[in-house]
Amino acid sequence: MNTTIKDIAKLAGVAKSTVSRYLNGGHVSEQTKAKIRKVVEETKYEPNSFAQSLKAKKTNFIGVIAPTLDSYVTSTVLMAIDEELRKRDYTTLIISTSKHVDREIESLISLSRQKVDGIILIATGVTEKHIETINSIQIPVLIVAQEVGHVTCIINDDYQAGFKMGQYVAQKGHRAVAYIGVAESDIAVGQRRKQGIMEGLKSAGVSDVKTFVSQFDLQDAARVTQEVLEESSLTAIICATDTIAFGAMKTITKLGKKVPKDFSIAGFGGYNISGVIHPALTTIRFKNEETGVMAAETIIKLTNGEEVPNLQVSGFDFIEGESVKSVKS
Amino acid sequence: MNTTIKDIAKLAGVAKSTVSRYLNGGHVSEQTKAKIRKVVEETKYEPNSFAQSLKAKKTNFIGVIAPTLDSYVTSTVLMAIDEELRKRDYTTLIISTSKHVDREIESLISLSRQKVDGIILIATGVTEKHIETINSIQIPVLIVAQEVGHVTCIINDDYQAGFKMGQYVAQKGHRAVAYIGVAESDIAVGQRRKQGIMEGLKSAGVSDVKTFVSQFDLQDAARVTQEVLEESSLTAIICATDTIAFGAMKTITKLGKKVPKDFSIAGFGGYNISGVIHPALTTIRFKNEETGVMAAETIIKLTNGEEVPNLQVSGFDFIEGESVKSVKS
DNA sequence: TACAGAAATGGAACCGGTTCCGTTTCCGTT
DNA sequence: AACGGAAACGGAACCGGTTCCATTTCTGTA
Repeated sequence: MNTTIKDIAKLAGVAKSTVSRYLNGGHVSEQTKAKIRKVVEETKYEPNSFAQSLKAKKTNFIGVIAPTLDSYVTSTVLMAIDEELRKRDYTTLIISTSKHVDREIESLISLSRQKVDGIILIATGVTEKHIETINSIQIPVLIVAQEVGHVTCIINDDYQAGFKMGQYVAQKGHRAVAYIGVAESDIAVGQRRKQGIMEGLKSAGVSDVKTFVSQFDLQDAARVTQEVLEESSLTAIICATDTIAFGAMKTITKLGKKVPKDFSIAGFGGYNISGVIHPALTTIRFKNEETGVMAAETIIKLTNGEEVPNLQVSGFDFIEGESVKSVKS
Repeated sequence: MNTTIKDIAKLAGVAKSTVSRYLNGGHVSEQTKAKIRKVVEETKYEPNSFAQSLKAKKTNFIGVIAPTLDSYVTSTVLMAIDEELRKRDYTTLIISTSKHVDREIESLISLSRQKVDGIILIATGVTEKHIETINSIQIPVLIVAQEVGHVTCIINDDYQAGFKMGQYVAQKGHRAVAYIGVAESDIAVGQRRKQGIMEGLKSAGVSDVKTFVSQFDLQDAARVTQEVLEESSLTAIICATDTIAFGAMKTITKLGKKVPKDFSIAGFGGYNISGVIHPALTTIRFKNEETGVMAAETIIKLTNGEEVPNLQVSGFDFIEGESVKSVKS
């Protein structure tokens, strides 16, 4: 049987209210403190946090809903969130939905039953149903990685990142450029990033860009790349993610061509592994740690009813690898 | 304000005990059911699970302590655990320790205060202090990935996997083989796997193997590989993990040598990325999903006081890539 | 030395559920 | 019509804490 505050009180010969005060730093005489301390140590008493939050109306839990755990971006953000929340005495409750969108809704509801103080939703897409559920549970929700009206959001600066990359590739002298992107249902990557790239290229004089659409996985990217390579005279391929870039490199290598000699390749992500691949991939590393910290800070503010900006933008670094070469123009 | 069972009772004109019975499938007349149902729907009532578990003495939470979230192995196991636990109506509480061993101890205690029903510890090393803490909290604990006496454990079949790989490399005709391992404080990888490899090699006639020790990260592996290559006449390097293998490949490539032409390389892990690298890495893929499911099943049995074997072993697949070539003997 | 205000403490109510117990109502059986 | 058992339901206690309130005991100051 677990020891309770009542047991401690009895053993120390005081009222349980006194024990509670002792534990929470209220007014207790040194003498009494000593008695209680002794009993607490002997019994290895640990307060029941459920009972505590029942009265406190505050659980110090923050729920985080993630589409998956096995992606570099998600896990980095998750680690940063967890780290920051821990510092502030919150417990992170991570729920993975295995990319089932339905489960995001379910999780929102189940977390609300757990009475978490706030929820961070790392999103890949946000539907009407999401918004509806978010409004129906009366708990603050923060959306990460996608932008939605009337909900607090943190996003990557996909437009600027795209612009930077587009400009870079164009300035390297490439004129025949292809883009392998993802479905437009993904506002952040499918739309904003693409738009940035296009305008970045344009700003440096490249306006005719062939675009293709791939899934997020390597296999599909490798497949799509075959189509891409049918375009003649191409010198550079910009890929929406590093994984897609790896897929492209795989296909190119398989065809006996070389990066960057025959084709220049660029990606977005900055995974650790990018440095292993030879040649090192030129890419954009989003500041995932910054995003995580920001998310933790923001959700805490929200639970305290403080004002926070409706949209916050997290930065990025440009990583110059060896996968994009200069061409004479 | 949140609606409580008391509000529902008042609105429906019944006692709260009746509402509770309605919610839990007790005897309630159809007429009353209808009344309550109506109120519950209108108010979007969600029971407070803290209050429930306070009385029930069961939270249906399982805590999982992981050293990090951003490793392929950990996240795969985690996903599988989560998936399986959800199926059985448990909520997974994931805690990442960012590789701070102290925090594993802290987390064990903090989880015990949350009154989780059981704890799964994905371990990289288990100290006396761990054992002590595990014994002091009165909650079942399952250790994954390391073997410890008197505690229920699930491990990979590191010995057999190593044996298989050692045998394979030797049978490919390699006689001058080096091994890049990890510290022996890691029983599973540092000792068992190594032992398997050595005996596998020996079984096929190779008994003189130079061994080296690296950290788990790529950079250190790349550094260690430089030393390794100072050995003359080497034809194959077996690496304790895929990451180490990537580091080795990086160094080899940097020196203008080729895999597998100049050196054959093998790893352990079977990360998704292994297929991208050219040449594809010959490796062992441990059945992480199987491990996760097993872990979930086992911890549930433990919380129910059922008997479980003290040690369970999870299997692996041998993945033949292109990174180990045949040499004429 | 008297007295006000703070400190110390116990008792009881409360948080939001579940469950036990006892009473009333309903139904079927003889 | 009388009776017994099950169904239906309300009231109260309980889970393990926190907190309010009232009472007693110290303090320090006039």
